[in-house]
Amino acid sequence: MKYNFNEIEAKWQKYWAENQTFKAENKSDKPKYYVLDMFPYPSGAGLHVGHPLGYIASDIYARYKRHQGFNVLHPQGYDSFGLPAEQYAIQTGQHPAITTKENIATYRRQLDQIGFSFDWSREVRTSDPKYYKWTQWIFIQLFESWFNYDTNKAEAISALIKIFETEGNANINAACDDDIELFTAEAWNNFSSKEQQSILLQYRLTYLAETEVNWCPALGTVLANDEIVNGVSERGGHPVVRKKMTQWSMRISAYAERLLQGLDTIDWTGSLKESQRNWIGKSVGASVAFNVIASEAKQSANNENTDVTLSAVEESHKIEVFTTRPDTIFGVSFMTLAPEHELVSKITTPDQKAEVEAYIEATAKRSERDRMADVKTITGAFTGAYAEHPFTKAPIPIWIGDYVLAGYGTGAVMSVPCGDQRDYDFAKHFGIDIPNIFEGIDISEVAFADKDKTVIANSDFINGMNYKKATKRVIYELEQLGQGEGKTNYRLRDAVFSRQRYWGEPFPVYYVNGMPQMIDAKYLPIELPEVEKYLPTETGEPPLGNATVWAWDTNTNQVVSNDLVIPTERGTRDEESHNGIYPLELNTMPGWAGSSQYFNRYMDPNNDEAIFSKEAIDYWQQVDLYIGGSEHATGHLLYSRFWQKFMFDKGYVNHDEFAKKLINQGMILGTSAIVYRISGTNKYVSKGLKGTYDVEELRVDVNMVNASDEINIEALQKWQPQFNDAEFILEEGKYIVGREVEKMSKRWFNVVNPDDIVTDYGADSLRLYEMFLGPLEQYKPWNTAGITGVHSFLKKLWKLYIDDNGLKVTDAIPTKDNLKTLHKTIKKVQEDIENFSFNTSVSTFMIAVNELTAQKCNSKEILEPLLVLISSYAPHIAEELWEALGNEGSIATVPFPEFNESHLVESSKNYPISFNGKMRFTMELPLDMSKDAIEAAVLANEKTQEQLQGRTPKKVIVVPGKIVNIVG
RNA sequence: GCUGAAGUGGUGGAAUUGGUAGACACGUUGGACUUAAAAUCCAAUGGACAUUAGUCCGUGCGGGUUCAAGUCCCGCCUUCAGUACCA
Repeated sequence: MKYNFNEIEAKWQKYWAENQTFKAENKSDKPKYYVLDMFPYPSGAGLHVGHPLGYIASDIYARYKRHQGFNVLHPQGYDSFGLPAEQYAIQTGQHPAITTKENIATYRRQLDQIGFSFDWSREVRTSDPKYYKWTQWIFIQLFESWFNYDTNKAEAISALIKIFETEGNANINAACDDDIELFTAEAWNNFSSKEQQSILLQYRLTYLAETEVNWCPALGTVLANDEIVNGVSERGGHPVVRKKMTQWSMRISAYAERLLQGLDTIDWTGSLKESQRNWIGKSVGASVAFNVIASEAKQSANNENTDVTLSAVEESHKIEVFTTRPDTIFGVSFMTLAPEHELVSKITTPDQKAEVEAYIEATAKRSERDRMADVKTITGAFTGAYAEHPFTKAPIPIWIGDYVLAGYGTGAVMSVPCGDQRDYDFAKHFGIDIPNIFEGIDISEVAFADKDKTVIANSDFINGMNYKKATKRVIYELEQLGQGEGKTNYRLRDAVFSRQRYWGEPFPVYYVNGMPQMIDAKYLPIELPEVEKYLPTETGEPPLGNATVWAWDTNTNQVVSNDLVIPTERGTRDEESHNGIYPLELNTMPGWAGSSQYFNRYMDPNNDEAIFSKEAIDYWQQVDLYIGGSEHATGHLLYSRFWQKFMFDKGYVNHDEFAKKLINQGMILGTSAIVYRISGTNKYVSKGLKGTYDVEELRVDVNMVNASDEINIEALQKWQPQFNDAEFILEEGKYIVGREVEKMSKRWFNVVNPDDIVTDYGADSLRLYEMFLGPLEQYKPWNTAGITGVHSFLKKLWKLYIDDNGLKVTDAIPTKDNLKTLHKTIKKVQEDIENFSFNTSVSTFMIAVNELTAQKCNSKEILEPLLVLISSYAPHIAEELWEALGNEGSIATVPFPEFNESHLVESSKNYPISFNGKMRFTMELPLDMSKDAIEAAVLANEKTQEQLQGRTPKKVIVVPGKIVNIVG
């Protein structure tokens, strides 16, 4: 009987589906284990061989854990809202739901044929109303919450209202908008309902605010910071501009500190934690207020004969800065404001006005991209105004410069040229003073920024102090003056949550008097309305503006036709005028909304009463192992941690981190094939001969190239007509292609489809080969040619059990060698899986099969447990042989074979004998010999004596079981 | 610039954490089987000299520690990834 993988694989995939072999129960006596993959976005192109890499690894681990006796949850689903389906709809008019459904069917077929042990009864789709009902529900929960810095957690908004009613907001330490105004309890109670609502919005964890957003005109939508790469949109590479819009935001900044602290409690990769730390960007320092000197302004004002009241206004100007180096405050010789800073126009003196305005205009013209690309050129302008040093009271010139960013900190810095290179360069360029405040440091060439080596000089009350002491003292003195305080700044911004798109979750929100109202959770889901076109409306509203049935009837609590409410700007109608029917929110939620709690929904995915039951979350707790790509470091993985912490605060989940351990799988790259066309001809020259010609490189389909880089010319001619009448210059009768490793992409013709691999070699070969390619975390090129190695391993494995006469396995008593091979393999494979080095265990299997074949092993006692080891990696062949051995049912639930050390223990070992560290020969010695006895035996040996030539060795080093080194 | 990871045969990659470097696989070469090809099997395969046994050199470069270094320490170089005027 031959190894007919296609037949075997189809048979067992059917068996697993029919018997629900991998269905996980929410109740079990077994310990639980939760293995999660990042669910895919079902794109129209389907899977290529790079996609399943992480899924194969997690599947091996999940299967291993089942063998270990765990109740394993290993679900899969689809992140099925998103832009490509919507753009396809714009182009073709086909509803995104249909596109999505078709794509999911393709994905499912492709996933199924690789033989994953997913529990498909728990599948989720983010675009399914039954699922996004709960995304909407979480949104409502966030709306009804605020963040209390005193308790460091989210609390109910109703509790906040109680505090407002009894004591106002003066004592509240909350995460809220910056420009909040203080009010008393009395004032609160006298506010109108609308005023109250608008104040509460400034505290809510999701809030509506006019914010400056990243607007992408080409995509017609706003983007979050993590969706922009190098100043252009991540998707499509379109330019992005800053624009003010009223948008929903998530107050993730409230959780900045907890998101940072939490990283220490989870077993995620170092680089991933590092990117999150950078993204959160905590910096500790002080905020300092510099008073703008009025006299200068007054003087210039007098010169212009303007009203004297101006001086009073000028006097109140303060420039607030954030610094991480309060200890260098005596080194300040100028201040720099971002050109966009609001004070610029107010403090600029008439003399400087023209210059400053010209500069602002010039910088405004530069795009974000130009500004980033060109950081070397130093530009700026003097405002003519001066600020007063808080301690020395000396006047400090105020400049503007585009090296100061409006979006970070306060958009203004105190410039210390001796301690910061950018300030130094700026000062040098404009001829500003560079006072030295560091003891024994030469600053004639560069600034000195080493905190740890700092000793302060020329600085009044902090002379001689180090960084730490000086910082503390300066902050204290600033506080005494009322001109500053210790402050921690975070780079993390609140996340914009509105998208001007169709294919996303609708908000459960309607508007009364312009104020957002939540729809009661019991009426969820609010389903996405039908629209005729998926583009924004003529008036520039989001696509939902095209919906005719998109108003909320508060009498019947359902979505109704919006005939009565003409959608216009928010807040233009009053309550009475349309009988309780109000406009619904026209934006939809961003892509990350649906993926921020899906891991918890898998625990109880069909629950219509709650996002998940208490029993389910109490049983499954959190994800034990999460495998996915590192590209989600500052997106999905940060937002999910944020929502999880919120869910924890609300008492819905038991852990404030959702995944204990996370592994980033690397990417599988393509190996493109290149042919060389001699310029201006239709002649193609083989790689080895191209040296003498002037050639153009053309990429061709990699699937036509064999393991020796030889292209199949017939296939090439069939592939594209331009090769039909081409001439080929061969070397040794072959056309050899060039190779280039790059991202797998249609445009390079280097995409390899797993369907083809499965047809030609089988799913087990695919699974083994993907693991065999190299360490999981690493980026590595795919080359189909190499798959023959693992494929012939499977054939050898088959032959170990079955030959032309049928089953070879007998009840023969295993030999010592058989047992040694088996137990060595058990040990190694177990270690490998637990260390996630799946690549080396494939080698281990190959060695085991080679050894057992050489030993002519046919003992069931050896070959049966061997199958269990292999079944995590190559489940189909393992099942088939398991059945051939006469077993009933699936191998998936059979216990992992027990390792028995005694089979590995040997009585003697070949010791390497080295002289001065250089190996000379080996010597067989019993393992139970003492160190001294070994030493004596080695010295007495003939060969040793030969090497020593009569000399006495200085030292003999014996490492039991390892080596004997004679030092002489 | 900063942060992180990594440099080992023609290629992908092993190396029990300081103990015989190059496991396993691809590729290449030679051989067996075959009319032939495919498939399969066997042998060789880091380099140089010797082709009988052997010797020397070899893990990016230069030092160091050690009886012993791919592994540890110091100083460089290169590549990849992330991030970037963050005050």
